[in-house]
Amino acid sequence: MPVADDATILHADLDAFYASVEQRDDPRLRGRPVIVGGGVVLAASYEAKAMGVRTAMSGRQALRICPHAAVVDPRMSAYSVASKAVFEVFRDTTPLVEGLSIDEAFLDVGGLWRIAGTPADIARRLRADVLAEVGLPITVGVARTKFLAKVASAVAKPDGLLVVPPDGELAFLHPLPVERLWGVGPVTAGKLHRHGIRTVEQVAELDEQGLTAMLGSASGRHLHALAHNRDPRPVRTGRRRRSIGAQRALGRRSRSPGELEAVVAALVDRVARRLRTADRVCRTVVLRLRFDDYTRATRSRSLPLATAETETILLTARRLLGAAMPAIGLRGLTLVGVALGNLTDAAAPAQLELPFEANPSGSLDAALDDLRDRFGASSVTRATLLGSRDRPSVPLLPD
DNA sequence: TCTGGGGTCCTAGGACCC
DNA sequence: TCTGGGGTCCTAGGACCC
Repeated sequence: MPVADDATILHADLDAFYASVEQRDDPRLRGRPVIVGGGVVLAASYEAKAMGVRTAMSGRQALRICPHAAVVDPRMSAYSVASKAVFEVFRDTTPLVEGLSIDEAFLDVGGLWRIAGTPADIARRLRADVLAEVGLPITVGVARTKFLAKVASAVAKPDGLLVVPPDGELAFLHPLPVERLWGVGPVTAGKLHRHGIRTVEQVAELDEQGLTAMLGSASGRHLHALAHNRDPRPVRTGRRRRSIGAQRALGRRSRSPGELEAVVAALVDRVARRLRTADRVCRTVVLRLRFDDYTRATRSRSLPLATAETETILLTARRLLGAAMPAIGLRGLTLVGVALGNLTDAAAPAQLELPFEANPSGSLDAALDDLRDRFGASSVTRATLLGSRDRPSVPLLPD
């Protein structure tokens, strides 16, 4: 019988995703180093990675160390189609799927033991199904927690499967370098290194106060928990996107205000379309800027009412750009972006009736918060606890 | 390693309200 | 009139992830 401490979380991660799709669709690319993207490397096949090519490396640099690589333009729509097909295989395996990005997801297979075999069996079959149905290699890590499953898949790459048994977790975790911890990037790793800390085991030897003093409250607590193998986060289905954005690199050439406005207008058009396609509205418009010294700045404005209209968003973005022009000044602008935040569903119903179990622990407020999250706080103008034959209705929001 | 395009979450100060 | 504690929202920046 599966019990709560079984290793039942899968982290499934497609290998060199964009490059693998290109190799799948063009047999001439198979077995060869492949680089997707020209200016910078968006993805590299394992043959290219073996030569030292890395994601986000400049194209020129990549070709210098790997001169025989095939360079192909990205085909985003092909990757999107492939991703959807893979996620269908995921959902055929279990309904408990939490997508992390276009090419990776967590799957909770607890409870499938009777009908589908052990988690290791399920993982093996998942890999075979993805290869057979979509034609792509995928690596799966299996463990008791999300964090360990993700580390396991990273260790098992490429085209691998690794199960971390519950009684072997610390033996697996402690020797790893701190960079393997989720949330440790160059800055945090640098801080830890300056204190002589290089392995997860060394992090685990620190108390939480020491760690939070070093890294800040949230980061310190997070790392303390991970190093002690505490990760209670469940696999969550149905997570919604919280922002939508688009950006454009401008190169080194300086641009006139008119050119800048045209770029912003094109970006707004793109994000507003995506917003409407997703049936959502935004309340915050963010203008992102990057300068030639790679410093960044953002300017944002929150609107009184949520919208998906290109006109309204464009007007706001233009004002932000105008207000930012003095700050931009003589510094070369190398990137401009527009992001829409505070997203909510566009189709807020005029009236919504929810089943509700009344209890004294404040869950009325929780129900209201849930409504505000779904439709936006300003959309929830009236709430009533409906009565029954022997209990009157009670208005919850005055006015 | 000189840099794309898409995201998430956290921090911190100030305004404002009770 | 001064002072306190607690909360939310907005804005800007920063670290991190794929």
